[in-house]
Amino acid sequence: MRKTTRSRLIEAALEVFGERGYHHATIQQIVRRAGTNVAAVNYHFGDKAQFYGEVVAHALDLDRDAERIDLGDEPPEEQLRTFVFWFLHHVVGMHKPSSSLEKIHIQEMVNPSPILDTLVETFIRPNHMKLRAIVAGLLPDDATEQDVRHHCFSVIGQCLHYKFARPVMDRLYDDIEFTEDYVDALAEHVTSVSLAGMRAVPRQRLTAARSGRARQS
Amino acid sequence: MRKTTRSRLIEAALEVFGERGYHHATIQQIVRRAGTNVAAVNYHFGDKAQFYGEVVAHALDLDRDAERIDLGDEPPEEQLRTFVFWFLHHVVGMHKPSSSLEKIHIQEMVNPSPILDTLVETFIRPNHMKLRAIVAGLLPDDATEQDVRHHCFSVIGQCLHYKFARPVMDRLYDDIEFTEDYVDALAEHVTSVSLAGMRAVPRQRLTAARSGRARQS
DNA sequence: CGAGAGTTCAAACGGACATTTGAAATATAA
DNA sequence: TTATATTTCAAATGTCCGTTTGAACTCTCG
Repeated sequence: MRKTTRSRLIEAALEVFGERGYHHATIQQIVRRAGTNVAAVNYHFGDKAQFYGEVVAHALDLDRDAERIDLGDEPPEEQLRTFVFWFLHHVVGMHKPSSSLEKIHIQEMVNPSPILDTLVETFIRPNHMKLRAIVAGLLPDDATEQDVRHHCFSVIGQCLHYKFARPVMDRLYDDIEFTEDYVDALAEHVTSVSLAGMRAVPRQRLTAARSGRARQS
Repeated sequence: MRKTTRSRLIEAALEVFGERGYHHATIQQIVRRAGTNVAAVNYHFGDKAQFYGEVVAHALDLDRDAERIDLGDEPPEEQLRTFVFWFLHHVVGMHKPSSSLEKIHIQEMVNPSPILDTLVETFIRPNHMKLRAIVAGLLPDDATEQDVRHHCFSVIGQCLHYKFARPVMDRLYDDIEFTEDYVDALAEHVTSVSLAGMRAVPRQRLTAARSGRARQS
């Protein structure tokens, strides 16, 4: 049986919203790709916002069924490596068609829509907590909450940069190609920097974090 | 003497384009803030695209006259620290009104307009080269071109994350406040992770590094 | 079959926005 | 002052969207 208009709409919207983001995606583009017309969206989903909501919900469902990263009981260093490889490949890698949710995740970071709240709770926070556990295992026992957070953000920040800064990177260097091997190398680099950074955290904190460096005037 | 309509337009546009980005900024918003009407933009600048071009050019001019970071002849560790503090404060700090250009820089990374080319050449590449020099001084002499780039990207990526991911961070943790002191602490963290990461690069590379050199000689 | 619900479609509507227009206001020059 | 050029303004125009409408089409079931 031919797929329903509704499901074709959702699939097309997943792609288009992932590529252009909620605001820049037009209903025209979606229905063209789905082989139907604009009124179908209104009929099936009400309006654009509700449509987007259902599309994201569907993507979250797909993700729930998809393969989970298995960190196993490896030493935390290896767990971090696994996590970074997984994250980088899903974020900047184009080899996987399964990353529609990641694309929407990125789009939502860039210009948030009301859906970001549920996206954080359902998708981002669980992944963040997984990373937190790994990082906490790598830091000294007496590491502060701030330390844990900041090292998490360092890991994620390094990875996401290869997504966000690509327009700039392509202009800075004309020989960058994001082959699968290159993404592997990037992942190894990020892992190594992050591990070194965490090992550098002193075990004994005698003084509260010093700060207040002279600011450039 | 009263400021000219033209200069009031440029100043207002600098703010609005910085806040909303080229696409989301409307001429209405700009002229309202400048205290004039929509036709003035067309009269003085032709259309929105040319207008934006002149606004960015003006911002670049302002920046050229603004204070430069002076890295002096400190040891490279301190130079990196200075650079990171400067970058983080200008990117995520709200205390400086002078960061309109940084705001536009960020906006252009998110959704590039044709102006990004000149922005990279005039603003981003010089700063990147400054960072490159510092990083190169911190890495072993036989570090590869890839190493230098990736460590630069690690530094910048960690910093920019606190800009891009803020909508998410605010939802993950409700107690984050970007006070000046907190940005100081972040800068210290990023510096420490980056330094540790670079020190971890092995001096002896047995495998020859293949692939490209920087485009810029 | 054939009535009614469910579904699709082309066309129209209305709002937001960039852009244009033509006239009024203001400055400049003679 | 008068004449000419420059600058400002309110209103109109055209385009792109999201949304609505009403009619046609299809499917189900008595």
